[in-house]
Amino acid sequence: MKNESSPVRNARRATSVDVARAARVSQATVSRAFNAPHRVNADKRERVYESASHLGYVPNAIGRSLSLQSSRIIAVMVPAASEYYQNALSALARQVIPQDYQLLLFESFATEHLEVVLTSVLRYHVDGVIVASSLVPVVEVQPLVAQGLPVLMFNQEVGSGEVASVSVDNEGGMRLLADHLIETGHRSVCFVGGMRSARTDQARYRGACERLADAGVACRYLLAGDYSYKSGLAAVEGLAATGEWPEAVMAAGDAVAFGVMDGLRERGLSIPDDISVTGFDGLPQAAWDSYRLTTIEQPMDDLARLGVETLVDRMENPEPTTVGHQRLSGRLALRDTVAERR
Amino acid sequence: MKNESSPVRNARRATSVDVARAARVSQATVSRAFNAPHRVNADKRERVYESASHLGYVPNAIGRSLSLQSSRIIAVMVPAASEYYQNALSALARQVIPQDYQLLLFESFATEHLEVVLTSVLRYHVDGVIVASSLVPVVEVQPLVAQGLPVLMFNQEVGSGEVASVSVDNEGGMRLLADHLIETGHRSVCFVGGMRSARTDQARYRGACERLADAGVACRYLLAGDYSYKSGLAAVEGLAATGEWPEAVMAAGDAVAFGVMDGLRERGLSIPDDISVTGFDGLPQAAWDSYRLTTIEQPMDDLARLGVETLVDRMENPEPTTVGHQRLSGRLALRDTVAERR
DNA sequence: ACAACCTATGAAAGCGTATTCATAATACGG
DNA sequence: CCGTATTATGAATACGCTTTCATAGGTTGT
Repeated sequence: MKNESSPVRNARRATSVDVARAARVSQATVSRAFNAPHRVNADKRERVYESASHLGYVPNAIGRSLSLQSSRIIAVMVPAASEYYQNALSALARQVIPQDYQLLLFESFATEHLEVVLTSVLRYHVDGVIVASSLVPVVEVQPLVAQGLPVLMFNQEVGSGEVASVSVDNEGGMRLLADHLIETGHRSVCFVGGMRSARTDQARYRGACERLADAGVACRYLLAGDYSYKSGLAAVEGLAATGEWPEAVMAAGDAVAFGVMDGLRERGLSIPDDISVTGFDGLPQAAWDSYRLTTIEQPMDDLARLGVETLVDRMENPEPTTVGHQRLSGRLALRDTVAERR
Repeated sequence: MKNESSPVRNARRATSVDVARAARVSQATVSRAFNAPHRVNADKRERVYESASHLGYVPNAIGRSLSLQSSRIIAVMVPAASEYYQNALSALARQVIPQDYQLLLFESFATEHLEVVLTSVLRYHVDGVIVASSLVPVVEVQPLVAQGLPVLMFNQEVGSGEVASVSVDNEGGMRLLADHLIETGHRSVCFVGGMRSARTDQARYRGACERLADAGVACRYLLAGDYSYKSGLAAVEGLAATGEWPEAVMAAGDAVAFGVMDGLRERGLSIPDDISVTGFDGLPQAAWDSYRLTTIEQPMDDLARLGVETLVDRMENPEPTTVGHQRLSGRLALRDTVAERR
């Protein structure tokens, strides 16, 4: 019983023509047997299936793509190293399965190579493209749009137009956090941003400032440099250099917040007793007991689902239904890094 | 100046035939101009390039694949949620670029669907497959091997045969950690495993046991359930239930170790003063100040490079040079979670 | 000056599939 | 029982590309 139904080893992969010959039907019938079974007689259909499984035949998606002028592949451009985007990628991958598409991966880590990457995307004749990054400006992807490729910007707002986009409500989320800090009586805040060029950064800062200003709470801006733990850690230096600690630090992202927390603790400060800290994103680690970070949780699965659905809609319909940017609210996760100041 | 070199919008993508017509040469010459420039006269070549860029022509990889019988695509199967495999995926993606291959993503999160996933892989006629998982047994990928597809198991040892594999030296790494615990005078250890079915788990436990037994150190085995933070946290319950704490906990993976650390701290125990903890993998968080975990760092980039090179070698050469399993040593990262017991 | 060789190029075939078009066979209505 | 509508099927074609094969033109050697 050790002999599985394994077909001849190393032989050329079986094609529909091989199956046709074995089943004594035409190649067209084989194709129909797989794509429109009801359009072929039961007996022949069975013969086809039998020959197919005997030969280990699996339809060739490449031939299919060429013929159909559609590859059922979606290109996804993500920065390599970011925790957030790794999670996003996972979520996207899961959402794409039920729609019967596959993801072709492109690293967009170096913006300098972007041109090369875009050409590569074009080469593979994907049906659509997901750009998961808040650093790639929308004009950069014009070459794709110009070729009639549906594009989705994930985690970046686009001011309408031909490019679809989904993101969490950055401004609104930050407002929630700011309100919380105000309610708990904080009188001075430092916002630690990631990168100035990131669109999300601007929106988050805006959201924070707006509410804090209304409440008459001082809000400084400190640039960490990027969205990493390391930057957060280093930002504490900058914070210390100013001579006086704020009552709360609002980090532009969870990873930065973790760094800030560890940096503050290293200097003997207690969180939240001495300083409150908030994050943004809702990374898994935010729920870990060492941090228990109060933050905004991005509805990653919903974002991914909405994004994929929007993109697929644009791919399959000449006149897509959804337009403009789609924004989902984040959830305020109240944990243990914000104290009452009375 | 707002008019970029954008070709006609929404029109059918230009093909080599279009370029040929525009440049007044044959389609074959266009193909040669791109793939073997020296085989076509300078003047015509220039004409081709000019027409191509004017029409926004990018060679169609699908047509190319069909003709060449090679897609220059590598399928990679990864479990969605694991931090470790997300990092592995990043590393693989980076290593694949210089070889001019692309990664097609397949989620192997549910082993039940494996059959479906494999068929899907087969369908796309990829040139090779990377299975990044220690849970997928090698016999499961036989269908791929049977079709003559080069397969690489990433992070799993395969007992030679047609399937290539690379992994860190699990047993050796764990021996390093065990030796370190012995040298620092620990007299009782509890190994917290992830999943019994994971091949890596067995090797790691073996490595630990072996050395500890030689040194006469007691070593218990406790099963966490999987390789997550949550499992580590929960494992502390099991640990507590036994009535007495071991002097050291060796976790089968960093994520588990983080959970264990947080669980122990929650019970008022101090690390490493009361209990030492070790991990395995070298996740980024292991270097974070809240953990500073003594662990084995997997040489992720080297593993990815070696893996990709091995796979590419098998894809491009009928008689591949490398055989059997390839094992790389991990680096012992000594941090602050192991104390001297004197 | 002529044979022997290169080089550049185009025509055509082939890669695996889906689909149109034509045809044969069957069912149906009166 | 005949004409029409319907269904099942195969032959042929298109998808975009690479590559072989044939050929025309040019170069070299004697």
